[in-house]
Amino acid sequence: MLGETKRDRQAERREATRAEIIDAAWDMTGEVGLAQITLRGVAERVGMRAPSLYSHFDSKNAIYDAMFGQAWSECLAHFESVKEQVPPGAREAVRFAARTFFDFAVRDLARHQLMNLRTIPGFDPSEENYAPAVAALDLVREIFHRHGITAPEELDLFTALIGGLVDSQHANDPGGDRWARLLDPAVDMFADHLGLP
Amino acid sequence: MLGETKRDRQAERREATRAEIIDAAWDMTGEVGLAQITLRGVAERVGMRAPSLYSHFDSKNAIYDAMFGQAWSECLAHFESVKEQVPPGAREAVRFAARTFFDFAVRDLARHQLMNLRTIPGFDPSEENYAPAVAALDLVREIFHRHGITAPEELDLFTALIGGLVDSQHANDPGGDRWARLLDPAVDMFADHLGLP
DNA sequence: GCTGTAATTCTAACTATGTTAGGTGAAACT
DNA sequence: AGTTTCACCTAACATAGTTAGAATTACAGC
Repeated sequence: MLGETKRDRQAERREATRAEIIDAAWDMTGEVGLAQITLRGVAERVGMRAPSLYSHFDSKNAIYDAMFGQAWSECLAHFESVKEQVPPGAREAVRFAARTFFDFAVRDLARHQLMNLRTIPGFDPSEENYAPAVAALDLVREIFHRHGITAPEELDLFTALIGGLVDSQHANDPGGDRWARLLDPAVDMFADHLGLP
Repeated sequence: MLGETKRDRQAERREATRAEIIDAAWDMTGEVGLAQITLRGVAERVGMRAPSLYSHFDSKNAIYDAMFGQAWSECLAHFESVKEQVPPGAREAVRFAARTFFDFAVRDLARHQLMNLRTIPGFDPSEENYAPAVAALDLVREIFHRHGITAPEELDLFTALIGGLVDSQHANDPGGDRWARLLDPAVDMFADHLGLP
């Protein structure tokens, strides 16, 4: 039916506006920081007034939530796309996982300051938007399992280690590589700890 | 002179009020979170009105700054007080440093959410209040030096590792000990990596 | 094509918060 | 005693997120 098509087009436009808002929010985040974005500023960038945003999002935190979900979706997509390239050796596989996550975290999570989200008053990612983050971690878990690393503690240690490097890099040397250069030694340390060949 | 005494007493009262404000801010932080404390709320707790706080602090961020400085001062004081108890062995010394810092970070920094400070718009610790944090790190550096660990990268790796554990613990299992239990294995991994006896 | 309906955007305004301006009263000094 | 200082006050401003309700736009059915 023609009605169906038109309704589809309407939904499409709605989705496009939504994406435009998120893009505007991200642009603004890159310029002034996550906590400093204002609804009026985002709205102006999209070409509307602040209250109109409420036709697309329930609150400012809902925008943060969508940004969070989109970032992790892109991360997951990237992980999926390089899944076949994971090297066969255990040590190399762990190194690959670390590098892939670290690059994403520094490039996207940290640059967009999404890691600061958890400090935003009242922010609590929705189940839906949290899912890709869980799925991405599952991929890492799967790589570990493939090489017989099944203890949850080892994955925890791995995430803490890489997360610590990301965080230090982000907090103490943004734009530099002081901690980025420690990634390979850190992974080797971890691999030695596991006794990986 | 008597005048001196009176002026001293006045300065004392001023200092006491300042401390009272910081205490109130900390109490409030413990209840509602760092970013959610309001000047009116803090003021009410102290028994005054919000604008009166400006007789003691230049801005809200100045209060955060003072909180930051106080927390690190206490940390440094604690470090100094246990300095003599650092075990003689290299591995034990590193373990001791890690445990001391981790406990402080989880108990005070994380509980008071002071690590979130850097996400607060415009927050930039003053030289004066940042000093104890630097001094505390210097103490760790000194311990490392004492055992021949002089490469700055190793200290960076250490701080990233412990910081990652603190952060994971704080973010993913507050109140639990899932990452706290990984502290000893992590330190052993690090010590092995350094080839410590 | 016209009309009713639904959705999107608008203006106006409310509330909360950090902050400033300017006044008041008590304590400190001469 | 008179003056000065200063901690605190009230009133108010600017900027936020958010809500209410009107206006406009896009669509569906006749």
